[in-house]
Amino acid sequence: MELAFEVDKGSGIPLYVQLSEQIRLAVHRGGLRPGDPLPTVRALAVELGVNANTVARVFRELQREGLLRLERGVGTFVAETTEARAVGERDFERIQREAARLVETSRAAGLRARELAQLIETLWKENDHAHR
Amino acid sequence: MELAFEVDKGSGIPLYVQLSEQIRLAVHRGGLRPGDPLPTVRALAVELGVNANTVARVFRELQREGLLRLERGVGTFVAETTEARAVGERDFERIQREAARLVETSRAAGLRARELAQLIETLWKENDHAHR
Amino acid sequence: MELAFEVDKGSGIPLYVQLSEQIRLAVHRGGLRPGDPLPTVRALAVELGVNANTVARVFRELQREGLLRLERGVGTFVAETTEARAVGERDFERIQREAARLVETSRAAGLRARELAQLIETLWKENDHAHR
Amino acid sequence: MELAFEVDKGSGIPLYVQLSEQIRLAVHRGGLRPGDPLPTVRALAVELGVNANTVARVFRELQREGLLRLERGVGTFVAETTEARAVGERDFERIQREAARLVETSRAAGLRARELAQLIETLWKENDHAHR
DNA sequence: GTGGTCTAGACCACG
DNA sequence: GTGGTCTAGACCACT
Repeated sequence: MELAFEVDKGSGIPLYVQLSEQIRLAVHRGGLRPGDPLPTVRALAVELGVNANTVARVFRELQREGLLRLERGVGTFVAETTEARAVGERDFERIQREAARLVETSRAAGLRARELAQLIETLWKENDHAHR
Repeated sequence: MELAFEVDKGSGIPLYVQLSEQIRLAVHRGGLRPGDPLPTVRALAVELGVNANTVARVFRELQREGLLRLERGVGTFVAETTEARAVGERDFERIQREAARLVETSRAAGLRARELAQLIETLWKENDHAHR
Repeated sequence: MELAFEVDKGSGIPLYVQLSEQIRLAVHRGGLRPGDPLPTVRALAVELGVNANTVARVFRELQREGLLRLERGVGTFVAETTEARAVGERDFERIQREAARLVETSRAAGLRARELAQLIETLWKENDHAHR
Repeated sequence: MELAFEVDKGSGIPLYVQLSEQIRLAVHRGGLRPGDPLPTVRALAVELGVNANTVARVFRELQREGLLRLERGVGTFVAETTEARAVGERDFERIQREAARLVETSRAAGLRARELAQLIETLWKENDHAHR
């Protein structure tokens, strides 16, 4: 798996939310490991077709969260802290396999991406309520 | 399962996007069937703790999508068109079962809801690119 | 020419505005002459697929304008006053011929009804400004 | 001819309907060409004496129709799609000439703008019914 | 009492 | 400085 961030202007969801969640996921997923470098702000901005300020904002925010480490004049890296890599690899691989199957099934049934994501969130909440 | 829409004011995702996706899902999921009435604009606004304009905006947009039918002085209903109920029930039930299992697994592994939703969207895109 | 009022829910223009303008025009056009009876409120409401209150409101308003005469227990009629029939017949027929031709031309060119009406209003205003 | 949008607060027709039809017409008329910038939301709101939300609503709707392109942080432009500029220039000029003449005739005869517009719509419908 | 339009104004996302 | 979201609240159209 390679790192290809992608952003959907027009989904109504703020660009910086989309990007920051994708980076966060990439770290937990293992595509980005502690110490790994991220693309430069400018490069990523160009790749996404987005203003550099927006990317910079995301980096700054993820630094405050402890997920990234910004080094002036050097670059941006995944932090070597507990924030990074919170989910066990074995668990994550299983989740990913299940999720991939679910995506296939849903596509075949004619569902759209955002609807499946919404279903996940809704079920999560229902599950939540049940557990209390 | 009953119909309980819910909105998260701190997620960064616009309220109207959250609500509109939940309604869209409820229709495709079968919780709302063609002809069914929705809560009134004002009632739903109160239930969600949101301004009536925001709810009205969602209803208006979903009407233009053909999913809802708004009758002034009467109320709001799920449209009796092809837009409503696009996904087969049997398919949907299977998807829902798989999704529920995935939610359980993910919770156990310490993932958060938005991360799982993001994983779904990311896998969807990768799947997308693979199919081209 | 016969009298067939028609109303477009969903055009965004209030029903009572649509209906009242159509009646006003029918009078000036000669389809409705002083003394002529109008349909009953209920009949017209059914014909238009509209609530009777809405039709009644229009009748009341046009009475205040002096265009209609309402007789309790009898019916509604075009008034025999100066309001009714303000435009000369000969002029009106010419206008109508020109307008009919314009409609044909516009349809052929792919314009839509509301756009042509809007063009009329816009040109009217420009003409207005020029005459001052 | 320059672009001067104008809105009538006492006509009973919703402001956003008036404005949106004027923009639609301006595009089809050629006064606004694909790629052309529109005034900013706030500027147009001031010019029309209307709230900025109302203008923004119109822009948003015309974007979803494919007529405009809204760029956050940049501005609003006529889209470069098939929606924009649907009517041939030659046809349109002829229509415009005929319409201008009709306006002159009608003014002279004592008709009012909205009545002529209503006549157009009525004839359109009759023509419509005849063609079926 | 339903949905709809409009306003004034605060605050946000983006370039 | 651009467009966007949201609010509180007034008033309107329609059943």
